[in-house]
Amino acid sequence: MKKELAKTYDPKGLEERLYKKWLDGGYFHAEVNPDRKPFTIVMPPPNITGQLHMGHALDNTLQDILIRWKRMQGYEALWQPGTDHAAIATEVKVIQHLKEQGIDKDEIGREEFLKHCWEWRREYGGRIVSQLCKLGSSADWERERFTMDEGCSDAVMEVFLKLYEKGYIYKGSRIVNWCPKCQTTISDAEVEHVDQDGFFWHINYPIVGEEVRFVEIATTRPETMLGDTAVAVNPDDERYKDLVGKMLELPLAGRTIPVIADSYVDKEFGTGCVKITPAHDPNDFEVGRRHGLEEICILNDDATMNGKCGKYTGMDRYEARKAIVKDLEDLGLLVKVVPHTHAVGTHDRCGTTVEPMVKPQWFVRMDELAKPAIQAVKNGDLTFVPERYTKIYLNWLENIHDWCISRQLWWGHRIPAYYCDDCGEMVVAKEAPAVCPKCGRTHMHQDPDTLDTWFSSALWPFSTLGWPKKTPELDYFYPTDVLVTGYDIIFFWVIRMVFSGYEQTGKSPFHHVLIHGLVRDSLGRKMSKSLGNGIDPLEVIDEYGADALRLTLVTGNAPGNDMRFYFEQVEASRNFANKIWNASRFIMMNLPEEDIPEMDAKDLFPADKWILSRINTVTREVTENMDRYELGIAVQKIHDFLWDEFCDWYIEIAKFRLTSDDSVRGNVSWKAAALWTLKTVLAQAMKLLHPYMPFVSEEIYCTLLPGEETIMTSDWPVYKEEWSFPEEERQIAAFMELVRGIRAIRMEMNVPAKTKTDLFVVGKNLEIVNELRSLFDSLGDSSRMLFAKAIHIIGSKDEIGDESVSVVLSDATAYIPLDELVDREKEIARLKDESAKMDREIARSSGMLNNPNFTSKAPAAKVEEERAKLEKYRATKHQILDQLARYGL
RNA sequence: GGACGGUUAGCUCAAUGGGAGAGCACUCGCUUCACGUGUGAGGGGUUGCAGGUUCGAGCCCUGUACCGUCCACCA
Repeated sequence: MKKELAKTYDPKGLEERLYKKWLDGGYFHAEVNPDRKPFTIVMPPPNITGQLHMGHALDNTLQDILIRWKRMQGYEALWQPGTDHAAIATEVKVIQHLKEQGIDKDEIGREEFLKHCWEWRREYGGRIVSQLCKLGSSADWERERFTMDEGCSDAVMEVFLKLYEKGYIYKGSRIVNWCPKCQTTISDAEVEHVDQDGFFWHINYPIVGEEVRFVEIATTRPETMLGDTAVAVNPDDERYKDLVGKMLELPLAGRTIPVIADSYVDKEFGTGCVKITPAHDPNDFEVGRRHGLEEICILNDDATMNGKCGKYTGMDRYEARKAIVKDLEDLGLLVKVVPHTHAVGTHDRCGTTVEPMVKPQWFVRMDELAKPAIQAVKNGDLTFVPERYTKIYLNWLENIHDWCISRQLWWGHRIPAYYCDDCGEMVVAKEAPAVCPKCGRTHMHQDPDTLDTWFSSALWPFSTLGWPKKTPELDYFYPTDVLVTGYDIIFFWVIRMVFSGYEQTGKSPFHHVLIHGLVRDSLGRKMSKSLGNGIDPLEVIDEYGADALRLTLVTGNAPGNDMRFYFEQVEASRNFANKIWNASRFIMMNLPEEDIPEMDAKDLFPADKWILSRINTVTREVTENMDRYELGIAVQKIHDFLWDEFCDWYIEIAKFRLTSDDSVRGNVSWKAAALWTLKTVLAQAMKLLHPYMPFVSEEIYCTLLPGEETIMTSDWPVYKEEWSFPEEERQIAAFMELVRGIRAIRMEMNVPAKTKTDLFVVGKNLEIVNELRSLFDSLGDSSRMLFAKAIHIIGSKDEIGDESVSVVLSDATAYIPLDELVDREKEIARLKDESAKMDREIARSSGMLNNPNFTSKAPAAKVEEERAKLEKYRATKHQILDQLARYGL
């Protein structure tokens, strides 16, 4: 039974209905299936605090395109979804939430707080998932996971214990990045260096036992001097050689500190003397450890000065800075203050200036783990698209520091370390030990810290598939194929997944990493909450449809590049959906109730063969582009084919036959051939379009082919040799050239559309005349497109009156009697213009061909091509002159 | 201080070394029976600058300017 599309394209109702149909049909679900090859993508798990933003929309659109495409290609395509507990992000949100109800985190305690977190997750954790559905994401929701569900938590424990036993995880007092606002450590990846205007304070430290000599140091952080335990100079610095080993008076602190020599000091920078504060500067920390210096912590966790700071105790670090500078000035020890811009580490979440502190924390030793991850890209097991991101990946890995994984948060995976209250013994184990293995007493308590949220995400590609259990899924779907993510989280996530994958499974967790850029606003600014320039994808979907949004996000941008978001672009995308909607509706209106018989391509008429040949080529090219992840180029080709070739030309040409009486050539019906071609090409084009615009393509496809359940499981088209018709492509190209030529002339002459003329087409020779006659014959009544009263295909221009307008084609010239077109002078001017243009072309072309270097060195085909062009120019020129002669010129 | 990306039409961006393109915007037409969310015809560019390689350069090489991004322990 023939079906019809709704009169108007309404994405809203359509998309909701189709998504439900897909879910009900179970098309998103993948199973272990030995008969097919697997194709796997793990979805970067969005935070449970998340609201869908343009970054998610882009990221998930790209993944959905790939997964839908591979599914159609016959792979068992698994898109593994899930959400991330997002330790700090969620904890902050829940604290805020509780605060609004007058509840304080610390008052209710850990257990109670975690209950609220889980409650919060139940309440809001699914929100982003439902938003991803609106986008059309065909993820296997039956397999949805959560980083803190039982399986993922088991994986975390397993990895922690394994790495601990191997000595790769250790607890130690090291310098860490401390966020005084969030009250937790953060990893290097979470520190953002921001240039800030500050000062260089030059301070004199008196030398013990010398009245007049000082050591002048320069610092950007004078308040940390209370924690100084040395001053360092470069061992090769002649200026200070005699100072090494001397003691200095540390002003305001009432202590003395030594001068030491360390090559870390740059002779050229500042004064060449550096105050060393091991407890509050990463470099100083290293220097301090090398020289066995004391680490004096002078700050509380909230960045106020602690009890070791005398009169400054209790002051905020910046308050103390002012006070100390003032006091130094009063003592006459402040030499000068020089403005200085420097990069300050800030917490990427809250923007607070990070305080380096020495704290006992848990770390992952990176040196050994990094090795296979580095090797992976060097031997090609792992590739980045675009390739340039390999360098960024490598650069980070080659300079990696140990990863601080403990966080002073409650929401997350708690570190499985237990301490004996009585003897201090530490036990790392899956379960809490009942008794202390050392002293035998029973007062054990668990480490209060939790793990960095990225510790669990690092395991995502295999933990979601069942690891550490040996599941059939893990065996079949792992390693995954492509990871799609933004360049901004290569450090946080991609790297950690890779080294974790190698360490735990011996394999790279994925073969390719497809990197995309940021979606910016129309002014090129990052979308951000504070700027208020964010565009809500859901609102865009609501107004224009998910298909339009998706098309917008992949059109016209290359992998890895940022893009700007324009509503004009969304509108254009929506218009495209509307265009194909109406074209399809037109085709379906013309289809008969009964089925059209299958046809053999070789029995078709030239125009049919042409469009078949074109979609055949487009199919091949699109597939090649997609193989190279050039999704923007691929969709551009589909778009152009559908709009410019199929709608603007083929449908228009096919109309000649649809609207006239049927006729049979050989054993093929005119109309049936057109209808079969329309239907076949449209169906195939919808398949190509489906990964990009799943909803509209599904609706059209299933309406066009009422027997088909869904386009989702249809076969991805492949190139067919028997659909290649170069000869017909050439013929239709000539026809199009003729139509365009006539339109242009009529426009130039201001001929009203109503005015029809005679049209004479003169072939160069008999063979061409016959070919043209047969072509025009096969097209049906093409006079409408040519604005013709009658079309005469003839062998000689003698039959035409002298005064006429011509359109010159490769093998023929078309003439329109001038008297029907009004303006003689205008036509002469036009011919002269054309003639001059030909002269230029002939000069250019013959210039090239007269260059012996060109003819001898350029490829033969190129030279031949140029010769053919020149020949055509000359013929055209000749005909123009001929025409001018008819006007007596 | 390193590394990377960009510089092409008014705007946003494309273009395996072989006559510079698209979308939007602009100009001038069209109530053509699928679509005005449409359709036809146009205008508009010394491809940042300077060299080089090549028969031939937007594309390759060198240098340079500007914009942007990432990394980095010059206190």
